[in-house]
Amino acid sequence: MPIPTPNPHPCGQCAFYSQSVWEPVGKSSVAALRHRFTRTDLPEGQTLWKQGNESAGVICVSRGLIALRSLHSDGSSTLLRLAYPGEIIGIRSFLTGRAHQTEAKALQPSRVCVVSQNRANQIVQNNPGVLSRLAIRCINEIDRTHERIIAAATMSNKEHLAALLQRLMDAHGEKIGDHYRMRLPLSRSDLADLIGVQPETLSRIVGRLEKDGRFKITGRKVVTPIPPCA
Amino acid sequence: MPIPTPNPHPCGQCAFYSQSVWEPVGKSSVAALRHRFTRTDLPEGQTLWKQGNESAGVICVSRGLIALRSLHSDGSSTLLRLAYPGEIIGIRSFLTGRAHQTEAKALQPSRVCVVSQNRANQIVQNNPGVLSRLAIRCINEIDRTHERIIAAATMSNKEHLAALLQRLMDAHGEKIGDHYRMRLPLSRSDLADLIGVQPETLSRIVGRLEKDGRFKITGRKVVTPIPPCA
DNA sequence: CGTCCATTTGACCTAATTCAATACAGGTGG
DNA sequence: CCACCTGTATTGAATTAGGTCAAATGGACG
Repeated sequence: MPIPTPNPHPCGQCAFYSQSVWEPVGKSSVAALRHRFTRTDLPEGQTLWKQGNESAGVICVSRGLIALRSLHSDGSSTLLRLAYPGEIIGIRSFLTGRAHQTEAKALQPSRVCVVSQNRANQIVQNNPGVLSRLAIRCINEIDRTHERIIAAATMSNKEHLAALLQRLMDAHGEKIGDHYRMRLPLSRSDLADLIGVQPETLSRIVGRLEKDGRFKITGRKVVTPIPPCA
Repeated sequence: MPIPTPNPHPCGQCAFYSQSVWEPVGKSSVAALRHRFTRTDLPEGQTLWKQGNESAGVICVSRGLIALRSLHSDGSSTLLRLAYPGEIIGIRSFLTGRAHQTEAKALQPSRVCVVSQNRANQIVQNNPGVLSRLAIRCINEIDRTHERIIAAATMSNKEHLAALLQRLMDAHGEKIGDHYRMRLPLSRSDLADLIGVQPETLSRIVGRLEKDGRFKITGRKVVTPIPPCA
């Protein structure tokens, strides 16, 4: 029988292990990593941190979907990012030591893996490979926001919404016969935020997409009659 | 008389030295840093790199103003960032090894300091402090783009343009008696890009701001009659 | 079967887009 | 120094899209 590894890597069983920011952690630090590595399950709607909170460390989404929102002084808010499994959140506060500039909330039942602030700092200092992966994650976020700015500048809101729904369908949909179906993980206001219009306007754009036969949307049930690249 | 330092830090005389990404480079690597460190002066309008080019290394703006634009397949383009002295550009291509996703062009006579790709990679590997500063620069870019997305969502285009002009005035303006004056470093289309409208619309918004007496704009000459926080 | 909240609809108004025409600024060469 | 030329910027008019506020609908849930 195989001898059990005494200090298995805490991310070893994760589907995203090979891309994990902690993958480069050497044998000598794995024990330290395990020591303050916690998995937490979040019910839908649970807030992971609030705007203004101190960093809890490096947080990796393992399951589900996390929304990152910026709250404004007038009470409104803007959805800035959807974080999917394998992605890191809270990285800005971790690296700068600033308070969180967004709030994080689970849009679906989710699981996150947290490495606490102090411990993560130690490990990053002893494992340069980790920092270099964290930098790549930052660049991914820059890429995402640049794409969003470009999309806002070049696409009509209708195209923009269609593209967004298609992306969501790719991530959350399942094929049923000759069409795709999903439960929308977002409210109408969140959808409106993502394309940069008011909720009422979003409602009308949805109507236009339905009239074109590209999507059928009732409540949170969304159906696309034809596979995208048919 | 003082003994001349044999290997002075190439950024030692720079006004931004203490914040330089190369500041943490230890004595042993300073020689390597000097070896492929070049300063280049760019006339206004000169292109530093084109979209699709390979990374030339880590580039720091020393003087002037660099515009980073994304070119789209339909021939249009979007101004994504203005890079001021002390800022790093081309960091995404450097860290990922990808081709540039933007083009960089000098909007004013400028000077940049370049550390070539291979050399920079070596130095980063031997000086973890450098990577950590590069990561902070990435976070700065994330902050800037987030602010832009939030500004687009929360401000009217008129407020948005007023805020932009004010920022430009802070950076480029000089006080003349009871008003500020600057030569606008951007074309009308670039201004339009930055607030996300068509050039014709920008023209009309400028008209509205002038009617309110907040700015006086003729060609590239801009004047604000009253200091901002009077 | 109500109640409450999210969403949709309607009506009205304001702002932005589009396309075409005109005006202007900055540079060139006589 | 001025007239001209060229690309940039402004203006106009017509159209469309989006914002706003109020009212109605609909769904989820107790």
